[in-house]
Amino acid sequence: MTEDLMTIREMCETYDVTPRTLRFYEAKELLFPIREGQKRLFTKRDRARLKLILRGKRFGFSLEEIRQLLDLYHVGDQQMTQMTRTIEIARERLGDMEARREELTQAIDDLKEQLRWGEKVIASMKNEKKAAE
Amino acid sequence: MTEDLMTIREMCETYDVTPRTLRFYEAKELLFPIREGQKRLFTKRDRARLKLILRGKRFGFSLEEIRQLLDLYHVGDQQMTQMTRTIEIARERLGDMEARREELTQAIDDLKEQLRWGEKVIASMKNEKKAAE
DNA sequence: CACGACGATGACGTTCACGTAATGCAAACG
DNA sequence: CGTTTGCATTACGTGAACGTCATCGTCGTG
Repeated sequence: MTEDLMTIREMCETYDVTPRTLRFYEAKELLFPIREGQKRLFTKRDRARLKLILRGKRFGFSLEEIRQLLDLYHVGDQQMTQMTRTIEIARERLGDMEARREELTQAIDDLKEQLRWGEKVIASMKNEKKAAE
Repeated sequence: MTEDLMTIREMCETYDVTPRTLRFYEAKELLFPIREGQKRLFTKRDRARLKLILRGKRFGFSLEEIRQLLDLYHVGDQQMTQMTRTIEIARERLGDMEARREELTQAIDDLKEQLRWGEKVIASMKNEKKAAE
């Protein structure tokens, strides 16, 4: 079962990444698996972080940017000395992401329009063909 | 004025990129500036494409993926031999992008919730301080 | 006409995000 | 008990996306 701890292999199969990737993320301080002897054991927290990492990557964030975002998501783990500052940063990020979504919506609408145009062309091609018969 | 043709320098200032980048995009067949002697002159079409390139990059698309998307946006420039196939690809892309937006919306909501939690903590900290006075 | 600004063309360098051996240890298995 | 299996570390390699440097051609201007 998932006793809250997963080996590197289990992680790889679950999230479709290579061992190299997980070790690399640890080296970059994005993940913090515990050690049983030499072996890495990944916790629930590591899995949550990995999901966010993979999501971040799909939106073109660099690993360094993702690391900073992860810190925002896990402030609860630490003292909240600079909580206020953290919240400021989070607000900025939120603004960025909402702007991004706007842009994405625009791109989607553009592509949709392009598609409609393309379908119109196809339709007219069919008509021509029919007329030629 | 903008006589529909811009030099490499004007392009750089307008879109905040380096000459190297524009030449690189040309080498990768993302842009097709015309030549006056040796010098490149960028057309309206190049500018439209560049905008899409920069937008694509902000969403983590590779230049190769962007090149394929650009072809979708500019099918009109060419013969439409494989128009039907092109439309299929466009539909897939559209699906991807809509899924992406869904995911982004989820990420935004997560961050918002995190923010509300943070603000609550801040508030309770203020209360504690007041109670201690 | 010398000269500096602008642009072109190589060619090599760099950063990021891993891939890919080569080698070693340690538990598990036949 | 030897061997396979799983994971570890170390180190060098790689593709993408440019940066940087050297060198060269060509205008326009004082």
